[in-house]
Amino acid sequence: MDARTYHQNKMESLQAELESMKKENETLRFMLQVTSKKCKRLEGYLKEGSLLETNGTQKRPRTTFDNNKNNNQFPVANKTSQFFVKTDSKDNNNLIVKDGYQWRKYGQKVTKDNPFPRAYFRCSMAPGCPVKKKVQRSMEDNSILVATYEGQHNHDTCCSSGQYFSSSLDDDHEIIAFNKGYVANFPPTDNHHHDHNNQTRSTASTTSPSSPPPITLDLSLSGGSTNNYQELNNREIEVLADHQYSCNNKSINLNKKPKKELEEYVTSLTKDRNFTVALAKAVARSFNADLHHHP
DNA sequence: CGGCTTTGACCGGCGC
DNA sequence: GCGCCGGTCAAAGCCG
Repeated sequence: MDARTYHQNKMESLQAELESMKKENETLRFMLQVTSKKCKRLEGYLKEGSLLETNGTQKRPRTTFDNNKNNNQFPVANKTSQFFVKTDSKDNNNLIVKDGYQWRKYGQKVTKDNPFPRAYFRCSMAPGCPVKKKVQRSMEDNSILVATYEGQHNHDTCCSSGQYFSSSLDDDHEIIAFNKGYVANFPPTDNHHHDHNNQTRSTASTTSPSSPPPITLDLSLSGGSTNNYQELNNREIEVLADHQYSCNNKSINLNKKPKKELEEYVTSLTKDRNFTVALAKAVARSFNADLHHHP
């Protein structure tokens, strides 16, 4: 094989790789769009909740722990955040969640619907801090601690609890999900397959000491070229994001599917944690291979 | 000795 | 009104 053929082949393979990466980039960009849309919607719900609370005419909304009869309502106007923390601890009485704050335990109770005791904590980092925390082991999987935070800290910390979680958890603790501003189903049976949970898991896992270094992807909108996802209006994105599409039809031919089906397929892919993990690995491999070939 | 945990008692909301 | 239940209080004990 002469040098010219070799270089031509190499260029073709690189072009193919570039095309593949462009596609991956578009998929990731779409995921980002869907995520930010959901985030805005949640912020809207939170603002509504704040207005309701300041009116003073409403009763305090019941939380997940208040009564499970309400737990299918979404969203509920309160300032609760719920974290599901995986712990390897064998000690079922250990209800300590290391989240970077200092907590003072003021009570423990065994509740009706869960044989594991629930511990009540108050933030002791600043005097008069109104934040409370409840920690209880999940009934379905007792290796999971469910931590519910109520209120907002009245003192400065380096970051919000969710972010702090991701940077301060030790090897025994790993966030597998978190819900902010609304009441989620409890206990979570395999909740980490849901998209918003995946976001948190990935956040936590990228900062884990044992995980590979974070991959930086160019998610900026590429000028000039249009794509199907950019043409979607917000409502379409919402509909797509909310649509529970089966993840089992991954072998369809993308080129022959109508646009709508293609969009639904992409949405289903973006909801699939296995897909996103595999995608991230593939991108990382591409970068590594590229670096290896072109040091 | 101060700060924290433990734990039984108490309180208030809710349903019947 | 009564009982149930979740949330909180507070005294006692523990620990560094």
